Amino acid sequence: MKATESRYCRCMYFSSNALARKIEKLAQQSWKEVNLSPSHAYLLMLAIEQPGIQPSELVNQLLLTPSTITRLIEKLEEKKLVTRTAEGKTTSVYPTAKGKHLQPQLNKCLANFYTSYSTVLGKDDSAKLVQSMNRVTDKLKQ
Amino acid sequence: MKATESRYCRCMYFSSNALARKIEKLAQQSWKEVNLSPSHAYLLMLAIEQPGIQPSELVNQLLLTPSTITRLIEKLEEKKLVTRTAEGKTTSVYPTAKGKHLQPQLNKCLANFYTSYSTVLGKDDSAKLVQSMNRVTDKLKQ
DNA sequence: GTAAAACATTTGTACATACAAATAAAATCT
DNA sequence: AGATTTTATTTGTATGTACAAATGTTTTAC
Repeated sequence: MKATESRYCRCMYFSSNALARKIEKLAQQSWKEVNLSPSHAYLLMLAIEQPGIQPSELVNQLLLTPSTITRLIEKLEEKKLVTRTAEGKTTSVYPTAKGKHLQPQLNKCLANFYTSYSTVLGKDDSAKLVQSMNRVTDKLKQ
Repeated sequence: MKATESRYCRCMYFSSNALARKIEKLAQQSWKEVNLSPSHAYLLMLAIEQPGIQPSELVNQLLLTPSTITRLIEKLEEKKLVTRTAEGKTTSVYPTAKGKHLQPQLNKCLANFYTSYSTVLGKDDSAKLVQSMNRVTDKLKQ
């Protein structure tokens, strides 16, 4: 069945989740090449762009909770793509050489992902939807 | 940080997930009164509206996978809100008396949820966003 | 009418994320 | 300077969802 035909198609819970699940799947396919989930890939890209970035800043950038960020870093550490150094109460996340090497592939995956949805949805329309969603996210409390 | 300021704010993976997480949270609060997650509540409402509804139809209506639907039903069964009867390869889901009793409260939760986001976002704007998201969901393959 | 294919559902397992509590360090107050 | 509060991060545990394989049933094909 299509989302527009569901009994609950007028509910934002239904529509935002259904969309997110589909996009998640599409994104997972796009980043399969580097064998990372989209979140892990994004975190790694941030660590490459800003070596030494702190978990709190990753929380800010990715809008995920601190515990989730810790878990993401852990996994990237297991894969030897980043290292973590703690000094006092702050932690710094650095990409390893292996992690840095992945940069071109990561960019390619990102580009593929953009293409995969914007060819279906139209560049303009998808950009607008993204903006609307962000605005709404910002308007909602907490 | 705001979604509109994130490094990845132009990416639909980021924006659809960030929105879905916020809406999920809001919805969880709205359905707290009946001690159910939004998905469980929606499934129960469908079972009340269409007693004997089959898992495959729930899959259609909620756009979730069969395994997820099974898990949702299991939990509602544990809580004695629905019962399941299997005949041949089809299964039918019925609300129990206890489940049916919840109907007014479920409707109230749903109304509260609508109010909670449409007062912040505006009735029109939120309706439009919901429609856009559904259309996009439908356009994406699979 | 039996073998193969299609279908509906469930089960084992895994992933993404979060909450609440725990830990540990830094900042603030008095 | 010691006590208290705040901040940063991690850990234990839980929830929502999915994939792939398993199970059992119906349909189709020959």
